[in-house]
Amino acid sequence: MEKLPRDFYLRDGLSLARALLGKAFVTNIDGVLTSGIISETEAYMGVIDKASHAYGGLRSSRTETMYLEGGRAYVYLIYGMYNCMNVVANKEDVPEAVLIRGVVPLDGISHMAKRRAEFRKKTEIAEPRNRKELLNFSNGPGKLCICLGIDRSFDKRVLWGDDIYIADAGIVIENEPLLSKRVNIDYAEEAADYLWRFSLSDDDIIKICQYGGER
DNA sequence: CCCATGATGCCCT
DNA sequence: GGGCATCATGGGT
Repeated sequence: MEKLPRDFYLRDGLSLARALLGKAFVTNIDGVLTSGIISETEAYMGVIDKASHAYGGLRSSRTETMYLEGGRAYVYLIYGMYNCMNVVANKEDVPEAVLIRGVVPLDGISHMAKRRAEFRKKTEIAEPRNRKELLNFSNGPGKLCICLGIDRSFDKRVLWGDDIYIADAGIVIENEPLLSKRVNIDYAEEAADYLWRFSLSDDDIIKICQYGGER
């Protein structure tokens, strides 16, 4: 799989949010390779976007990452226990980012299941046995970080590294992505209504599930 | 399927 | 001190 080059990320957050759909998100941590196909994203458009951490040009130790050049990981803690993985977009000092909201598991599902079981120390997590379970397995920003082993130690890292990268898996997206409102940003006033959430069509997702199963 | 709720730590949206 | 770019669970429908 071909890692996406640095130039890929040097575009605005809305374009990048669309472009990342269907790409493979890969981590290779301590010899454990896990990956998933990006199925859902949200754009956060920085200074002008009331939902963005960088709204109004806010700079803090946390948001500093968003001001880096495109192609970095922006990872932060949410609700006290989950990490959110964002891809920094655009050129330096333009603080836009794309939240990865869902991936379809590709490689290393057994390792993902182990990580999820470890995270919530009670129940064992069974590997998905059908398409519905596969789609529910790593389909949220917190869950996919658990599955891929992403925590805040990855903040600011470039996304063409050895242990974290995004790659072109050769998957062809056939349909336009679905557009919808972003999730859980009620505080964002008019920005809460912008259709800045992008999802692969059901047909494309079904194809990707089969792709994963063929390996 | 839907909705309500608790867990939990950091950042100030 | 308020409130989060969330998830799992347990109930009802």
